[in-house]
Amino acid sequence: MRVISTARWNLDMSSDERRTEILRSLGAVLRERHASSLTMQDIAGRLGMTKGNLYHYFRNKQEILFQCHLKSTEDSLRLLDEAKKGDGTPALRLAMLIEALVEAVIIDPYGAIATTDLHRLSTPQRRAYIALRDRFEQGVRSLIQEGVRSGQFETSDVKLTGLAMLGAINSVSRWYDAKGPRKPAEVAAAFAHYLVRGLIPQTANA
Amino acid sequence: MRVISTARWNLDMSSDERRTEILRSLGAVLRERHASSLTMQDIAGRLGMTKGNLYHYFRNKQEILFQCHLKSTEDSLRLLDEAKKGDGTPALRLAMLIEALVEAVIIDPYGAIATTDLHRLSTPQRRAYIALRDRFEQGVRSLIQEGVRSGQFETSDVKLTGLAMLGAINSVSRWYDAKGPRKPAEVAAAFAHYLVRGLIPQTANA
DNA sequence: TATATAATTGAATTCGCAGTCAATTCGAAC
DNA sequence: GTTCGAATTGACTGCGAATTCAATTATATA
Repeated sequence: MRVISTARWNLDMSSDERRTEILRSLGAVLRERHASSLTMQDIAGRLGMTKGNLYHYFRNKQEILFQCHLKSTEDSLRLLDEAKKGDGTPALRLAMLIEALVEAVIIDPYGAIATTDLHRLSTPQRRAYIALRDRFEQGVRSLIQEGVRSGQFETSDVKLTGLAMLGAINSVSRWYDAKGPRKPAEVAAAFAHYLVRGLIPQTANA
Repeated sequence: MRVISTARWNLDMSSDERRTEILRSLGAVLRERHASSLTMQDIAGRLGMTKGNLYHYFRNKQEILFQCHLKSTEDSLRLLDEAKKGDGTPALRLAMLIEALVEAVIIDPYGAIATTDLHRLSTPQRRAYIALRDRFEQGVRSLIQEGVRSGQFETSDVKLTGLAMLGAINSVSRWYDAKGPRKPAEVAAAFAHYLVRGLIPQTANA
């Protein structure tokens, strides 16, 4: 019972690389089905393998989702790190981070699962994920804080501003359509511009 | 088999009012479980009734979700209407709209279901919902556009800016915790301030 | 080529949840 | 208090999807 698939199963891969491949493929599936309707069959079918074989690589579905949460957050942390270490004003570095995050959400939307489906994780898994996610969110805030200290940014509440920013970024996965007219970079640039500008103090105007 | 519940089943209600009550209760359930794991049992339990009884009020789960989509979008359209008819600058009216939307998301989070679970609707239902939602999103854009025309706002892309704004607003339902320190109005004000400011042209700065 | 280990399959099993339904209770009108 | 329709129950059915597993095939190594 081989499902029609866009199979592409590189044979020169270690077991670990295959695990990663499986996780990445979730993104592709998520572009079509919604996170909540993701089945093991979907995942397997997309990779040209059978359902049962997935259990050779992961204990169960929960484990797949958990790894997915971890990996996408690690990706985000990596981008955050670059933004922190980079040079340029906080505004420039924040803009770069937002662009990178938006592009990641579009190109590798497997992280989109993280915005839902938290309840499917076990308590320890959830804790582990939340710890990592908090580190990321704290990092974003500290980047904003940096701009506030330098006087380039102004905000009534760093935490809420950060949440608004990340909420906007993650929402892209819900409507972005690769067949639509907009290039990922376009979206990323527009978002970065708008979301950073919200932090810049007004010199004139009402 | 009566589930432990925070039941509160007002007896002086018409059948129609009960239907509405059921829909509203979804919001409460959604604060705990995530949309994708919403079961009929959850909904019934929360209201202190049994699963079977829900089918006295709605044909099936799909119908419940659909009505929920409609209702929350109609709520949003009502708020939009007020903002459009109100007086004051576009910035003021947009800020008021954002505040109202954020408070609605917090107090009545049953609309949160609309951000996921679109795939569960039938095609006609989905079409009907999307038409309504588009009307809402168009309205938000036209409010932004108004500010652009009057020179108070500036943005590279009205549509993308609107999407970012709404993405941020809807995301509140994913983290807001009534037991946390922040009052709904506080969150609403901070979001409105940040999200409107992103539209105001810079007179100085980099 | 022989052997061991990893990868893969497909059929069988289990499980949770949507939806059904016949039976019961409730409440209003007379 | 009798009657009737609406409201409610809880046990039951069916299905789709997760998970298991014994059997098979591929891959590497000696």
